[in-house]
Amino acid sequence: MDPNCTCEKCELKSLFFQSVSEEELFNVCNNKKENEHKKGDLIIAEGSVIKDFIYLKSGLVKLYKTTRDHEQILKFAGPFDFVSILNIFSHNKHQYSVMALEDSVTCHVDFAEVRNMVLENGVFAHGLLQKMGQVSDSIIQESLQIRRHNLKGRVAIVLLYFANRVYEKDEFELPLSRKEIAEYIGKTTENVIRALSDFRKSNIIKIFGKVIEIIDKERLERLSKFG
Amino acid sequence: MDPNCTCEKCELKSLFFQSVSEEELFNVCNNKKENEHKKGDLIIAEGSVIKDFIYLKSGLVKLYKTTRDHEQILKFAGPFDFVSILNIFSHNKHQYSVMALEDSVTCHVDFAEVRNMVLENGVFAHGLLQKMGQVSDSIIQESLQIRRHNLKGRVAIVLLYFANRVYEKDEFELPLSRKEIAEYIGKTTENVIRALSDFRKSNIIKIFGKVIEIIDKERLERLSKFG
DNA sequence: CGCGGCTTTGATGTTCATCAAGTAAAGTGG
DNA sequence: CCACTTTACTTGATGAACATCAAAGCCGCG
Repeated sequence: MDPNCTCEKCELKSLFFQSVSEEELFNVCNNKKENEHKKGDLIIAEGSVIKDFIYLKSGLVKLYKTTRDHEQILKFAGPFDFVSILNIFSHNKHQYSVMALEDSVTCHVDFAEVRNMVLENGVFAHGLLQKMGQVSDSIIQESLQIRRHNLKGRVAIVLLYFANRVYEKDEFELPLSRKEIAEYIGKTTENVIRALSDFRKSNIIKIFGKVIEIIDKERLERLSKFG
Repeated sequence: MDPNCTCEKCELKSLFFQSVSEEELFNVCNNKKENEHKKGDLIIAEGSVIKDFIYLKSGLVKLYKTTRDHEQILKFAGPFDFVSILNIFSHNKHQYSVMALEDSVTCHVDFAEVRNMVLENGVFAHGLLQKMGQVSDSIIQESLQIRRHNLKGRVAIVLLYFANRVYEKDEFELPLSRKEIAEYIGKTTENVIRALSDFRKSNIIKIFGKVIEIIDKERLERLSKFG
């Protein structure tokens, strides 16, 4: 094993574990590319040709789709997420764009190599099927959840998502603009701001620009369930 | 090959084609079960344990999720659709219910057998990855499309979907109640009815109970794009 | 034949989008 | 580094879209 290869330590390996031989891993490792992206960088452009299997090593990104006049955000993805997994076997072009919300590092493995591994390694293929099911299910379930709620409920869901799932703290800096929250929950920017102001006036949260502090989490959770 | 086995002629075979050996197909064929379902029958209950890989041979079904007070329809599926594919590798329980909207026939293959084929047959696994990507993408894209439109636009999309994609005729019997349309597009039953009445008054469609005749398809298409 | 669910229409109120206008923050070029 | 421009944020006012409530007719089914 090449001592310069860091794939041994990569989280990606957990997906490959028990399935990819040393030889295969070595091959992947020597042909992979790691890219660094600054906050705001476009990582994948919708409509571009799929060449690589792309994995997010660190950071935070948004998956979104651009239509005539505005953008719709599908999902936020963090480490361990296979950003391109949904389309890679069924389309030759990316169906969604991916942009870095925080400085991020992606790992790119040539798609042909991944396909070969699928064809030759059933355990690996099975792992991909599992992962793909998880990703698609999370998008679908979140979308249905959002749809069931009104403005305040939707904003509450977003705040709790970042507090609980991303930062695991009740005070955090929102990696999103108000506009991006709106694009995720399907409401207007103004009304997202109004909901946040409302939460502030009701002493549910404190707002310092992009920094949010959740004061009354119980109430926010009630809103996220019944609002 | 068992002469009683009809799998040779099954559309499922196209997925397996070039990949499943005669022996494997014979095995699948002898262990498969075919079920007939009347319109309105529950085929899969959300939360039930996944035992089979389920394929819709004929008919029409809805995939939906039940929440405290109402249902949300995810997708309508017809022949060639793998109704359980999204969850089968990532969950042990069904995440969505499936109900027959028309008399339908499903084919059930034991999941353990499908998994074995994935593990041992890379081409088969690759085919599943492709299919799964298509299914998840269709749900996501449709959901985003619906979200971009107002009431009338959404109803127009549904009518055109059944006219163009399901029945391939401009006069057809809606397999859905008004309530189900509402559950799919995320509006109330009353407003779905109002949109339909509006289309009728504007001479875009004719309504005979469940039977819809599209008179002015161009206008309906404009609504489905810009409404 | 009567009950319950589906359909339809109308009236009313709520939620939210849009428009407008101003402030704050962040990027840009001299 | 500062003036300048642009983009993000915020609040208010208004109207449109839509949910809710109510009532009545229709249909299928036990």
